[in-house]
Amino acid sequence: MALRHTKQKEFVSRFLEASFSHPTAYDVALAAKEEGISLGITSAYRILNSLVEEGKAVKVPSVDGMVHFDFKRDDDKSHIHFVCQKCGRIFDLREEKSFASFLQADKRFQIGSLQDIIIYGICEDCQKKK
Amino acid sequence: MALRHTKQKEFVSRFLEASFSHPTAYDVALAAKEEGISLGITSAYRILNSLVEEGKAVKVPSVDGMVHFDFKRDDDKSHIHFVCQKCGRIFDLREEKSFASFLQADKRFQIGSLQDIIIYGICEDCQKKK
DNA sequence: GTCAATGCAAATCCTTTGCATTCGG
DNA sequence: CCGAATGCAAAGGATTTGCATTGAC
Repeated sequence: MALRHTKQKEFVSRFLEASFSHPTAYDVALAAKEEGISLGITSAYRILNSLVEEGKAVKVPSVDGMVHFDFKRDDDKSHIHFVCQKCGRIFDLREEKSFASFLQADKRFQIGSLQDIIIYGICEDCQKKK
Repeated sequence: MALRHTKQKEFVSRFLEASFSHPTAYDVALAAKEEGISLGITSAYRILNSLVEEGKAVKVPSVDGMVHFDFKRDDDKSHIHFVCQKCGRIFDLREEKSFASFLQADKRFQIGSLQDIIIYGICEDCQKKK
């Protein structure tokens, strides 16, 4: 019952690690096809969800009604997510120490990484549009 | 085109303000029926969404695939949300000053209240279950 | 050859929309 | 009355499941 290595799994891991745009399952499936790799939406979801279960990626539920995925990075490359409630874009906030100290203080709530902190608000561009 | 005052709107506002359990639209509709007030799921969504647009409530997208709602409270009663990635329960973190200072520091990202900060992790109970 | 992985179609679930009915002002 | 609000049924859209086929080992 050994896990099998497939083109699809390999592509999804590689693509997510190289991506900083928080893709959805559809984004990943589309990117695969553009690279000539067959990848159905079903398999995209299955592979992405298994990466989350393995702790290699995090889910970012957005106001657009879709779950976006983000590769989990080393502490020094980790970041807080900011989701704009108007345009739905997701920004990375490379963050100060105030959060880190909070994370370690409260043992009741186990937080994997800064990337599991999501702030919903209005981004700079959408503030201007008013 | 005056807005009309209805039993349904009145119930939803009152229920959400009194509730600290972050109900979904289904929870609200069910609670209405238990109190003998007719409230379809469609209207529950419509009323809750209008409360969000009016700035009286916030949406909390959860890992359970549903949007939960929370009444927006005064600053001194505001709080950060913690969503358990295993059981899906939502906890209120009544929070230190470290976050508040961060909120005011960065003008690029406009955050309505502490309640728009959502942290995803594993809650105490689920840590024990392992 | 085995059996895990894939991917299509269908199912499921949350949320929104269309539209006829109800009811507040 | 008027038209906004409700709520049913249906549509829409994201995600999952069933199952026959494919392909890794």
